[in-house]
Amino acid sequence: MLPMDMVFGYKSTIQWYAVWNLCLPYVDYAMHRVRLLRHHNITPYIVFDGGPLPAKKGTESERKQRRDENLDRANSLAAQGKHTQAREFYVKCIDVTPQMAYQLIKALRAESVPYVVAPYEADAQLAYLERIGLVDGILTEDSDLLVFGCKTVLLKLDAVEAMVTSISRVDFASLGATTVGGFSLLGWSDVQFRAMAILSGCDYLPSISGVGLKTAWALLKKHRTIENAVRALRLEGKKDVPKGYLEAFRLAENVFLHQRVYDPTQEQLVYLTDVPDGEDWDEAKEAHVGRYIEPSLAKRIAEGDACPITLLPMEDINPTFVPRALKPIPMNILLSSKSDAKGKGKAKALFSEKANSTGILNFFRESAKSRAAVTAKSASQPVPRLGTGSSEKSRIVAGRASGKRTLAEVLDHDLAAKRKKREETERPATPARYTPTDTPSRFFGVASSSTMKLPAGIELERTAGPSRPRLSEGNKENITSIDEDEVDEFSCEEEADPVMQEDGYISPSPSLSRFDTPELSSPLRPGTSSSKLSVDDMEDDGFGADILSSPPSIRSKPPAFRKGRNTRAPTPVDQQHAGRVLVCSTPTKSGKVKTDMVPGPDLQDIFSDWNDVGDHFDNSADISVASEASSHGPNTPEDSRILREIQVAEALDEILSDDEDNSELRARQQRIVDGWRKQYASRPRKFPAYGAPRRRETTITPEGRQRLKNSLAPKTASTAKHSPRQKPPITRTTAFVNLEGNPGNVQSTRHAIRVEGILPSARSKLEGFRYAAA
DNA sequence: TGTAAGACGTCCG
DNA sequence: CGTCTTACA
Repeated sequence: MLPMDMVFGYKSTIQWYAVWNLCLPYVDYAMHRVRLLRHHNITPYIVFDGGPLPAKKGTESERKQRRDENLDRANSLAAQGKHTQAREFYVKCIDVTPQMAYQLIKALRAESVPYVVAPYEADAQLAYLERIGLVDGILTEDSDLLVFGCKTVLLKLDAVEAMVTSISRVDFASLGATTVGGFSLLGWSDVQFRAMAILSGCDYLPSISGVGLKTAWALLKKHRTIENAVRALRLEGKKDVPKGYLEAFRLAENVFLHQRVYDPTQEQLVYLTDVPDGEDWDEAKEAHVGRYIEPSLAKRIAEGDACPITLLPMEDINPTFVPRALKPIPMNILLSSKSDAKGKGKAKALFSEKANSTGILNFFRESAKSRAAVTAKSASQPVPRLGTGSSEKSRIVAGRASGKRTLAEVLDHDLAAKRKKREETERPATPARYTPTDTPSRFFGVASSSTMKLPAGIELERTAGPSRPRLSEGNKENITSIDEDEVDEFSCEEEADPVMQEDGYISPSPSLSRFDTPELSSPLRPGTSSSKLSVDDMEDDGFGADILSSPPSIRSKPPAFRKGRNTRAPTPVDQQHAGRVLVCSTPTKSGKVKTDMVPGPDLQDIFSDWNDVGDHFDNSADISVASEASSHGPNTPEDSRILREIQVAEALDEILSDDEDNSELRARQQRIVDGWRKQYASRPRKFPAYGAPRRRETTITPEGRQRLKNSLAPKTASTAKHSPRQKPPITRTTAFVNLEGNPGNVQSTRHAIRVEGILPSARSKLEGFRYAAA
């Protein structure tokens, strides 16, 4: 159904969610999305943040300080018995460690999901992966990716509204051409674009006071180069340009350009973009882009076997958590009325049995009941939202096996364990002292200790590192996620096997019993099966800095390995129920929705569209402006690097099954959706200032423009019935460049994509997209 | 008009 | 972290 495998880079940002859910559920959370993506034959390529980058030191020490403060406040509040208030500050001081991320890595391995731990920043790593063609695009919540030169960036996969905002450089020109408000990037080189981003403030360089995105944009537009812009600023004298700003700017620029990343094909560190031969390269620059790490260690870091911060062997803080490779059971069961589970393991068998006996559609209802029952025992209210709960009843049940505890208590305990662990492992000679929040993790974008120096090679500045996990505490994570009721209900014989979550949710990544050998697979190693891919293959136009415009020549022919062991073959059930994603209508400027919509390309084609349009948009009337900009634009080297365009934003529409049998469920889901809409989407919708978004109706392939092949695609009965009942797609303005919290002014649109032909239960899967571990 | 700073929500299948 | 609001220049 969806024959092509797509690989999307996915920056793992568990962030607070890991804390919120405590411990291992965050693994399930992430795997949930992974499974969902894979269900749509999109292979997520998870990218983790790695070690600290000196360039971010300012930002990170700031964050660390905030965390310290929050910990202090939390402790003092807790000491006063004000646990509710203390909780809020505990949350703010929690750090996600590489060791926690490693738990997710274990799950990824078990399901053969490609991943890589960036030596330094995931952003740069993602950009590199896309650049060399290991991924086709990037799903992220971060917008810095564009500055790194990513071509296809998907933001805000919003499953609740079933929307996704896509920003790709393919859209730049068309956006610029039509933008009202004078915010056009038409004709901009990526050098300028990057300069604008840095000038307006980024992680590596704070902005000149009083200079935001708009000013930066205006300056760059007028003066073209950063030197000119800064000179003009200084001349004007209204803004205080710090001394040495230009030098600092160059360093920051280097981080975007030449940051060290890991090349999975070469199994070594490389520069995101090669440093030009002529450029003098001193120690300061070297430190800024991240130091070289010898290949064997770099590989171990990339694969999760070594901590990217300490460079020591990765500590498994929870050895009993052993994710098992699963066929996509929950998905399949939910999608079909008969189980497709033919794997091994009791949990699975039980699951299937249950699914068969009570019906798939009842499963969630049953779970919901269980959950309600469990919750009711300890709290008379629904689980409160974190950080806002002030009621004394605002308790979060952490689990029953170890007694119900509040979040604050668990966090407290967790912190204590962390502290203890750190003290254990800290060598007396180590100069730095570590507080519990001093964990210099840069995973998931969390700050690291400012006292840490970046180790060069294997030389370690510090030795704080993994310690032997203590079983009692190591197990806690699992224990807290066990619910005995659920275990009983499902007749799980292995009580220690935490298949069930507290809410009755069956973990997609159930732990194994100790005697069950997990199937562990290595992370993706493309080099072994793909033809040689090296940086040498990439375009070098002498302006290596301009990664934005490197042609997707490699990408258009994805390496063969992607079809291999890293991508599971679609099961019959998958194929039967594979989501058909269709482009829905385009809102007009007046907010009306065309009703004569034609089904657009399915997800696959949209994605391939995104991939290829950059080189073939000349055939598309929609982006003829872009075409012009690119093919007939100025001929200076810089201008030839025009950010050609941004891909038209796409979005998912509601997934509504028309299955007669599911009308009740559908209605229920509709109510849920409406509720969400009311709660989260009630703001007035603004349409993009630059006019009615255009809808791409064609699939553009390397061969050129295609017919609307998907509109002619065979329709299932349910698909055919769909068209009349589409919801108006929601369009809203969306920040595009968002550097350091400055709301971007560039707008993008959201188009609607309908996902048809899958059961409503699958829709809930889609909802997991929103905060995808990206 | 734009920037800076602060509050708030994210998740809850 | 992103978004939104508000105050301030």
